[in-house]
Amino acid sequence: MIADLNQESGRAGVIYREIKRRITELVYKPGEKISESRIAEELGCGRSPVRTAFSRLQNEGWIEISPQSGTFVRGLSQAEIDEIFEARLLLEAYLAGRAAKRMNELEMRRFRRALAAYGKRVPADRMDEFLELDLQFHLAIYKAASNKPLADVLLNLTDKSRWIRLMRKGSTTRMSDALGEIRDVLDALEARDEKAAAAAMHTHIENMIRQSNQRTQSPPKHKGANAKTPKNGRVAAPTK
Amino acid sequence: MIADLNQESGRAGVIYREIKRRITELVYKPGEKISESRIAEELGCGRSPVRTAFSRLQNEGWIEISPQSGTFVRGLSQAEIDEIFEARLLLEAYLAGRAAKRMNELEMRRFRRALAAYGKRVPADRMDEFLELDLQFHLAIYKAASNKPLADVLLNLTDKSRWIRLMRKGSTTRMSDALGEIRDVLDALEARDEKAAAAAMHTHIENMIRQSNQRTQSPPKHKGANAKTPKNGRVAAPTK
DNA sequence: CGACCCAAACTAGTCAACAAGTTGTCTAGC
DNA sequence: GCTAGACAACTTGTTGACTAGTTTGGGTCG
Repeated sequence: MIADLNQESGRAGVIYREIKRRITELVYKPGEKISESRIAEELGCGRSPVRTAFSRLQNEGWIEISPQSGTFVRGLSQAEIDEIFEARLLLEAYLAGRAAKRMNELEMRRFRRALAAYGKRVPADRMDEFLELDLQFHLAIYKAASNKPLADVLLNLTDKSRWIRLMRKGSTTRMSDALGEIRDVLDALEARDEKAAAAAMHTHIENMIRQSNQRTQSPPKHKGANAKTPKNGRVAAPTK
Repeated sequence: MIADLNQESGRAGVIYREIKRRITELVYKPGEKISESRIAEELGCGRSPVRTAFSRLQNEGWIEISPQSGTFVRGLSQAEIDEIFEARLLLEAYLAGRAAKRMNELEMRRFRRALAAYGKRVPADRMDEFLELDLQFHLAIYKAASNKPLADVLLNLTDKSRWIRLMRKGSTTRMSDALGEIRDVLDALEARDEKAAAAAMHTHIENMIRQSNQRTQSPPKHKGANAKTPKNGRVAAPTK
């Protein structure tokens, strides 16, 4: 029920996903003008389904519709990107904590097994595969935390994050660090340790943000599952 | 820019606000079937603007559209209500903390003055007026915190909260308590005390939830601006 | 009397044509 | 050469007709 929003059936749903795919994969670039009629013709349908899809894409902040003028792919200012990351930091950590009390054993074992398939590092040829696993892990946490309003906004924010990563052509060299961080989160989940799960996830997102902002000069932090309790505020203090 | 979503111009925007008003004021009751064509006829327009409005209302969780069958006003299960309140608890407290560092002096003075107009208690004949002030105060905090993704979801959640209050015909006897709590929040904002603001808002929302759940047998808690630092988790421990 | 079936009414989805507005270009005039 | 104005192309907004599917109520058969 949580992630069903994307599964909207019908022609309009298909078109929504296709346009969103083209935006997130930079087929349509930020600032580019896209037209209802052109896309309708391209996809072989009338303007109505395209309009429906546009309306939803606008609600979700992917495009901007200027009446009688045109529809444009939105770009994100640095301030907006900061807001997205700040929101993820808060929500991911919170939901991870909630999930610690609720995720079922079977699912946790599934991720434990999937993570075991990687050694200490993520091979270069399996990075896309790992990114997909990472995404699935986050989605599983949203589902387990069972808070639809928060999960919905996070689904949008993860899509935006992926978009940002692609736009910045971010290097994927951080994968192996992320692998360890995810294992920390899973450790905490398995231990049913709410605070540790939130703290580990906070660290994971924080490092993701740091890499996205390309401040690679400062090495990523790493905390074990026994890390300090998370501050409610911004940035967890370094462990030592 | 933040609250502009409701100001969408054009016929579709007007219709959106009208239908939403009818839902939140219980003209259309949960479970009731509403039809595009009937509303279009009623409001003297074609089905398209109504469709646009419906689409958005569905995205925001007010209605449910069943293809080729009908459109129904959504009801909220107790689980969904709990999720909404949980989300508000997290987000309101967080944004209040952020606002403590950012809200401008002028706005704070404006609310200080407006609150001073009330004494120790809210007169029975000014309850609606006070509810509006309370709403404006929350909106000002969202704006000051300047995080659009979080503010957007909170705007929806406050609407839902008001809806819930109306559906439960909740008594408004708590107004005077709320008055004190809001003053605590404002105190913390003026002191630029992030943690105190978050804690005071947390208490405010928590008491609002308690009243909405009609567990009126346990007296509402009250903490001053010097309250303990907020836990990241669920419910702040009683002061003593 | 009850269960089943079928048809009529109603629903949202789609489409093509039209309306209203904006934008960019091209030309006439200075 | 440059500016002002009109025009043409293109945009989304709106409309009503049509489609495909569901629901519902009445009628018939067992």
